[in-house]
Amino acid sequence: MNKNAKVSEKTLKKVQDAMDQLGYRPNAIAQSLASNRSNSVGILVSELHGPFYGSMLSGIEAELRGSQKHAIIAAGHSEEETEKEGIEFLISRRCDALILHVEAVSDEYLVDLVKNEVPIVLINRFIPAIADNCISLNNELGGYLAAKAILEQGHKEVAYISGPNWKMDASDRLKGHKKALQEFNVTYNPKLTYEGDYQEVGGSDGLEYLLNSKQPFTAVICANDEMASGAMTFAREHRISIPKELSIIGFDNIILAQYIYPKLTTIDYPIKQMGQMAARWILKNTFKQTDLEVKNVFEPKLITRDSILAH
Amino acid sequence: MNKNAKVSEKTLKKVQDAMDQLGYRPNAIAQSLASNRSNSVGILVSELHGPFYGSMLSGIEAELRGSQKHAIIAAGHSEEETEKEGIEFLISRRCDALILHVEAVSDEYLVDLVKNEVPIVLINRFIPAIADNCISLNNELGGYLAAKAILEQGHKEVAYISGPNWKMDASDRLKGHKKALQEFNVTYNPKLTYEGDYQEVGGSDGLEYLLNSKQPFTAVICANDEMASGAMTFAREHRISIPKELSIIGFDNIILAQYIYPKLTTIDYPIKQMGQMAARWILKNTFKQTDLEVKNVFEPKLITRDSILAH
DNA sequence: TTGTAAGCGTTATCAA
DNA sequence: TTGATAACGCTTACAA
Repeated sequence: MNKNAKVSEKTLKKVQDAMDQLGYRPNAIAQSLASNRSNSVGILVSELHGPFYGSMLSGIEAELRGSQKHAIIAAGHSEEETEKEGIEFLISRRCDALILHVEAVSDEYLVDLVKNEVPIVLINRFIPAIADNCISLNNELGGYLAAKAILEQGHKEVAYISGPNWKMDASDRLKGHKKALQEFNVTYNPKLTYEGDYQEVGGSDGLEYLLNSKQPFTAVICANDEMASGAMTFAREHRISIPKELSIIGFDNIILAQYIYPKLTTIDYPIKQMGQMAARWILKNTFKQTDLEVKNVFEPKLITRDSILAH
Repeated sequence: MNKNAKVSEKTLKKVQDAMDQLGYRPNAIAQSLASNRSNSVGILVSELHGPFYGSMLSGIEAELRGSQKHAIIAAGHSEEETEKEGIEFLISRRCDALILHVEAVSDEYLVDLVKNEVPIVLINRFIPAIADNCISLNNELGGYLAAKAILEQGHKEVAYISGPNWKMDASDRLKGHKKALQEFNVTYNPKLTYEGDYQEVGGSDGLEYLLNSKQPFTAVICANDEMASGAMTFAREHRISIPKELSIIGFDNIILAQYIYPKLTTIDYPIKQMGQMAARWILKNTFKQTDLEVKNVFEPKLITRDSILAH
């Protein structure tokens, strides 16, 4: 039945006929117990809602189901304890492998985890010691591209609304940002930088802070789309016309970016493909589908829309 | 260990000490095989991405995990075949129960399904024959509330952009809409109705169609937020000021509604709570947590923001 | 209150 | 190529 052993055509048919007649359905649980494979992969994300994780789950589920594996989900809410509990929960469920999108847990914890029995893939996080287990975006390049897009339009005074500095992706994006400034001979002005929270409120608070700083600027680069949206709202409420008086660029290219007005120019984060790739990593490494190609780091790219104007 | 049998304190302690010392972890799969319970519930949604399903999953996961059950996910993509396959898949995975958000599959199919072995809850769908298995929103009331909000502001000529007529929720919303018109002595004008697709494009196409119809109107009611957003974009591109020249109201209260400008007045769809309730239904009926209260139909309510003005 | 043993429905091994 | 049988790690019923 499982087409592994060598069976004659005749017996095969006999077996299949019998299956049909009896309405036989293999018991996946008994199979799991006997084979020591649950055929499930556990997925831990920060939040189940939100534009980002949905796309990721979507990519993972499609890839997994194509191979008859199932996805078990859990939320970590960006809190260390909850994330650890979630991981524990999934392991106790006997998942054959885990896909983790965790933020609060430490690098060391993850490095230890990888040494364990169950295979692990990390999404949106790069830890050199376990580089092969990481599927990540080149955030530095993304930060660079965003700044370049602004600088190429002639802006010389550009503000930056960053993500939380402790988050790796936020600091990488800022690093790329600075690199681009240097390349264009624009000196980086710390007074024109605000540390946001990756939420809408960080964007509005950020723009307010920047405006109050009395430093002139003609463009603001936001480390993600939600903050860009917040900044846009704040600008509108204060009668600053975008992009005429102020250019704005975001990061992530979440669906929202096309809905707001003006349509937001941003950096594309191919999260769905990365989810798919994480699933593929597992298919290859855990389920031995050796023919699959796996790519560990993805490149962001510029999506040009309407929120930037030449200066 | 499972604290069901009567065991003396002493033995209990002895057992737990032994567990700690040996680092014993029960094997969930063996438990499942022996007890004929997988402790999993399968969840089928149309799409994993999108603002709607994420909230729903979020509600379900939280409720389930509190009881040590896990959620297995699958996507149905609003296509009959895929939905059926998804259900098959989840059943073959031996889920103890299923939560379904399906659109393409017929009522009869679902009624038959409910007669089967595995317990089923339907979200966002009401089928009288299996009313107890349905967790749904009073869409008619929602349609009524939306229209009422507009009519109370003095609008007499109101256009309507509907969802696909074959979808139950769309026709219910329209029914409520008509009821409100009647109550306010406004005659329903079929020429001011457009059948959209619940997507952004349906909203822009819809507004274009309505404008071309040469029938005057001062407000447009959209059967969901995405279409409202599309209509708003179209209006802006054609220099129609919202809400000054045209009032718009949406439905669903997805996160987007707060992000767009002007902030969208809409009808709240408590999808997260409904997801939670679906999970609770299962906890109660399948896992015998009899103390839980279950509510089958939810009431929508008006969320007032900035897209409506008195006429 | 404690101990014992027969399943649960497969996979995998080995002999025929 | 086929058939028989011992795991897999639990739950549960029953005996002690």
